Amino acid sequence: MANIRDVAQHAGVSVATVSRYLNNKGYISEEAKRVISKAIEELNYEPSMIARSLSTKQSTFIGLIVPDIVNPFFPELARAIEDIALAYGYTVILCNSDEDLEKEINYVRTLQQKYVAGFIVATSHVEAEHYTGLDVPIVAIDRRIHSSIPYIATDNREGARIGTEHLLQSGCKNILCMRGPSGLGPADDRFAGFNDAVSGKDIETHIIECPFQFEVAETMVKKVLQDVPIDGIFASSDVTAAGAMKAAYSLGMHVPDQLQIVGYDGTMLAGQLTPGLTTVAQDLYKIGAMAARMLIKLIEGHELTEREVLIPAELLIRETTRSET
Amino acid sequence: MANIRDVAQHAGVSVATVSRYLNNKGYISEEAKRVISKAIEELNYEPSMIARSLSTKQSTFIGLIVPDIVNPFFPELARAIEDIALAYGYTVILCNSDEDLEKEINYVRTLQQKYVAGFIVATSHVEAEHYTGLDVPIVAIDRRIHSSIPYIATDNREGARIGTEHLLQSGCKNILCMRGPSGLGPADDRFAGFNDAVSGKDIETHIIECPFQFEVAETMVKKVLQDVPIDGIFASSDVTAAGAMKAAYSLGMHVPDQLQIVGYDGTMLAGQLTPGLTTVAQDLYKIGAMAARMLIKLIEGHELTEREVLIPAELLIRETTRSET
DNA sequence: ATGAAAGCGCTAACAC
DNA sequence: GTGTTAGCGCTTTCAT
Repeated sequence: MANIRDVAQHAGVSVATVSRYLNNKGYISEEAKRVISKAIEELNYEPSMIARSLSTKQSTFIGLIVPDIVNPFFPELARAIEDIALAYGYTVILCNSDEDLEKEINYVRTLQQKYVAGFIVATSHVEAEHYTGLDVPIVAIDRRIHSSIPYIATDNREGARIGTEHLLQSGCKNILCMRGPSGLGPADDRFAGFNDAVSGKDIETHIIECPFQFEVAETMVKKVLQDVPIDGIFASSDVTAAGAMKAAYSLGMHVPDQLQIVGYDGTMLAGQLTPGLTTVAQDLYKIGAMAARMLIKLIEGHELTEREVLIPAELLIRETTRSET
Repeated sequence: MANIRDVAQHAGVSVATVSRYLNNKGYISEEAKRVISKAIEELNYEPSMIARSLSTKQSTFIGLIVPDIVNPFFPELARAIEDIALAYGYTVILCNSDEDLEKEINYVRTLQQKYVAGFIVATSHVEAEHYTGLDVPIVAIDRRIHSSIPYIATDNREGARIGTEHLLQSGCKNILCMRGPSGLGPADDRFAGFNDAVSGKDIETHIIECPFQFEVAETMVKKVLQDVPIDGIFASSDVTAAGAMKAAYSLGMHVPDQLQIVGYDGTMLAGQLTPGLTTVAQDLYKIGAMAARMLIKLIEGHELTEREVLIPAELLIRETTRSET
């Protein structure tokens, strides 16, 4: 493959001129432009990003650290990030941390060696020091890492409030709240939103703490449904809502006639269930896109206008609730 | 950040020795090892992969090109690839092609500039030349690109045959086959498998060609269900099977009592539907892992023992069929 | 067993 | 406006 020197030679100019041409920097005559562009064409020249990176100490790689890309929550985020990155000439490196601190640290180290320009991180370790000390920018999505790190996520508290409110308006009096793991930022926020909605109202509430796993959700809910009269469920995720639906089905409870369910996330799954799951949709794409834009701004040395942004959630009413609007 | 020269100086040796130490190449005294390792420790030195790449013209990046990571089919593949890559010291770059040739070519070019070591490609453009001419290794997954390019996928034909067979054994006599887009390798193979199973048998079959989209599947199936008596559906994907389930539901047809359904893929979705979807599961993780191993072998200059591998599919019997075993 | 030095392909002063 | 040249951090002959 041709290199910059070949191009220079072929065009009868110096490498510096070619470099200027490539980077649109400094003055350069029309004639030179013409002849260089021709040489590039003829030689089928592609500049080496590696060499450029070595020289500039910059790169166009963005490290994306997620717990597990298989979790339906992340692909859309990744997709958005990738789209924006592409538009700005960046390239995204996918890292699955499995919530494992060890792996995460390892990734950060490896990618630093490879000169990543920055990180987008969806994780939540208390060990924030591992990120705060980095010399490349970071932005956190979904979960807050540290006050010094820009953060972008759904307004989970408000989203959960809206979802719960919908259950209330649909006539539920005995509500089961399937809250997510306590200690996990978004899960806590959603639980707070649930409480915002029900507090002071004349309704029975039951709380269970349930990991974001289908089977676990199914068994836990089945048990509750057998023990207590429940006419509405607020699940903290679509996956757990799906588990609840299955539990109801196996108990012969009709959804939404006897039991109404609201999920959270707005993943594809929600729309593909039967009946269609009413859910509080996060604008995952927007979160990802914003995170990518923020990171790129940071990478390119700009200031951020806001270091913390909350994207509103949107209630998607489908068939697991009886909207009485 | 310290560089190799700092380490050399600190250790009182030359950079060449440090380099040898780093790469376990050439002779190096125990004493030197000791002193270098100490210096590395103290300086918190991390070798620059960029510089190394520039020098060796090799890299540890693997480009993964998929149509859309949001399609539930791909995350698991990506996950497996990433796991293996990590184990071998490689790093994966995520690229969404949207089946868009333009974008794909663009990616390949960009990544070449960045010195990717190889590509794993899940796509199917007839324009195979864009790949055959590359100077880095490639392996194709899911869809065949060109006879010269190693290929790894599920044995779709046999998988579809098994799935259809299950419908037959479960007593279906009027089967609807929702085949995928014709011309698409895996879709064609699955259709062939369906035919393998039904040909010569005394049953009615109806064929529709249906893209891998939920809504489209739902409407198409609904129409068919209203027009013709159907007691079994073989869908070419879980997503379309989910659409079929919804269609049945809206028509008040009970699954599996009046209508049995078999999906294909074995994605999470299948297990999270109610009732649980019987499906022909692809071992996506295995495909991804194998692809990654093959690519790395190729990158590292080894020969491949087989250039084409078909992974068997496995029937996952759940609740949308009445197994009469 | 180790060191000196010439690249790898590009950028960025600095000089002309 | 353009060219010269010294790096960027590492690998790798070739001496010693």
